Amino acid sequence: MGIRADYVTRPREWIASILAREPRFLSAAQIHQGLERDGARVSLSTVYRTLDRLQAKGDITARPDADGEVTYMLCEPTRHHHHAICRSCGRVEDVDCAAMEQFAESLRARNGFELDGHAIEFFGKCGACR
Amino acid sequence: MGIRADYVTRPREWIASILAREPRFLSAAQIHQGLERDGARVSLSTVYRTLDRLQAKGDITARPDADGEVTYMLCEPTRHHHHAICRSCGRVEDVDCAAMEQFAESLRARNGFELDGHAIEFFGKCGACR
DNA sequence: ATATTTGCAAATAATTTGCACGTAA
DNA sequence: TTACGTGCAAATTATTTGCAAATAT
Repeated sequence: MGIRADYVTRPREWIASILAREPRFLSAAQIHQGLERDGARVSLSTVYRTLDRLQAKGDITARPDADGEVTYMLCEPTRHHHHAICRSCGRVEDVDCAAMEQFAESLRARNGFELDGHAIEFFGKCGACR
Repeated sequence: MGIRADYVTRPREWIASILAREPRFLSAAQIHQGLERDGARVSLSTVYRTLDRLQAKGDITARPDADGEVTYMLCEPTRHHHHAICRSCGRVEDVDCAAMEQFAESLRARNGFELDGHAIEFFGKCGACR
């Protein structure tokens, strides 16, 4: 069967607090370094296990960065939205998907975000697979 | 300095021919397996080195898959476009970005591609970094 | 009391590198 | 003939796992 219980432990609280205050995708190693800076001693394995669990619960979003290293961020997948990612600091801002055709406009207006690129992927079934 | 020359070798021809006939993202390991199936004996290191070189030349596009394993596909970054990726076979079809607001419509009409999801990321400078 | 979590050290898996030998130009 | 490429084995890096000790309930 699946998960049976969920104890509240210091490592988990510490990791959650790092994720809560960083609006950007962080690798397991970066989170581990953040913990050390805070004086919170947690093993890297525990960081990985905690991130896996948070992801399984749907509390965080994981995505491999350009080099393939997996990174994590607190992000509700509940409301469908997209991300605006700053090329210099990595800060992630949420963008709702209502007005797709004015995305550049609204991005600048709402978030002061100056757009200089984007990546889009559509998923589904191709003609051959339907 | 950068690259000084570019010899035409059998390993490079074989790897290029696999990429040329597969309209999907393939990992280094998958390309290596494809080579073995063709009876072409090339070391995995050479596969990696060749892919790095092709990427540096801008001939192929690399992207980490969901597990962080890096995958590669022949893809001109010259004309700006996006990708439609089949969830069952992985086939990639190009999608131009003219009519963003009708993407679902046009996708089905043009490519017989039944859309069931997408991922979008915007890049630029956030308010703090400008 | 006991199920769950943790740390540590060892195991994996993907990717990179050093170097002696092979090959294209 | 010489700069460039390749294979192989070893190194590196990210991540996972086994297990005994610690902790939350």
